[in-house]
Amino acid sequence: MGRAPCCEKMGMKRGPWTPEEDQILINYIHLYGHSNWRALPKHAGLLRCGKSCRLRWINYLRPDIKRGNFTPQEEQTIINLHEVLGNRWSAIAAKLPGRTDNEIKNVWHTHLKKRLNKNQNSGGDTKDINGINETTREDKESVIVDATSPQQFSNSVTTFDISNNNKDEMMSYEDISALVDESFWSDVVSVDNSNSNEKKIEDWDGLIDRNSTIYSYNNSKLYNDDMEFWFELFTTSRRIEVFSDIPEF
DNA sequence: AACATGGTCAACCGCTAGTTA
DNA sequence: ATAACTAGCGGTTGACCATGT
Repeated sequence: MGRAPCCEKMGMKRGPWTPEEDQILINYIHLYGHSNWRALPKHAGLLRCGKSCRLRWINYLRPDIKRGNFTPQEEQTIINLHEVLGNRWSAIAAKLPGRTDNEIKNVWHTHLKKRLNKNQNSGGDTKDINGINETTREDKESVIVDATSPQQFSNSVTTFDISNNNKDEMMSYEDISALVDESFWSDVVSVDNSNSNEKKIEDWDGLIDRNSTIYSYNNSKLYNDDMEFWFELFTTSRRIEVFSDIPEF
């Protein structure tokens, strides 16, 4: 495998993005999508490397980004998922709609890890970081499930009922991804240069077709990676006891 | 008021995996 | 089969800000 060539340093701007650059990137992606990040800055007229554009879009400009502090539930979800998935931030982020892997990583390193260490040092092994009694794995699991439902993604079937035996009414990992893939962003959004970024982003909420039938479950799909395995486990298992087999890390 | 320290978070770096020719 | 290339991921950095001394 060839080594990916580094971004051309010559003439490439680095550091914080300006509002003007943001607007250019947003407008371009609205119009043309982002099928080729490397070529994007050139076509859009940005003096940034494709990597930088991609990062800026994913971590900051994407319309479904949820700004603001993490809720206690979200924090607990991160902790629970981290216990299972480790430092797989993108996988954890996939379970927290509106949150980015970068953001979750930051929160983990700046808040949660410290709080956990503190709790452990103080012998608080029966409580979670929010001080909520954590008596069973079933309780813990319900927190993971609930965290996918609030705010933007409450518009579909994202409330995962682990007791629900009807897989046709549940979302697969791919289904969730489908909600936020590039075709979604590029297809449904029209450009309006007259408005501020924030306004436009707000307006995008709810554009997902709530009656969409894309949420069908594919029983025959294979487990492509661990993430899907765990997701499968979370969403289909009616027997919470299965988690008792998960080793503590 | 000035400086030191620590926390936060956006952005960058280097790597791997996947895709294409 | 393999080299070239891109996208995406996780680790790390550094600028900025708040707070403490």
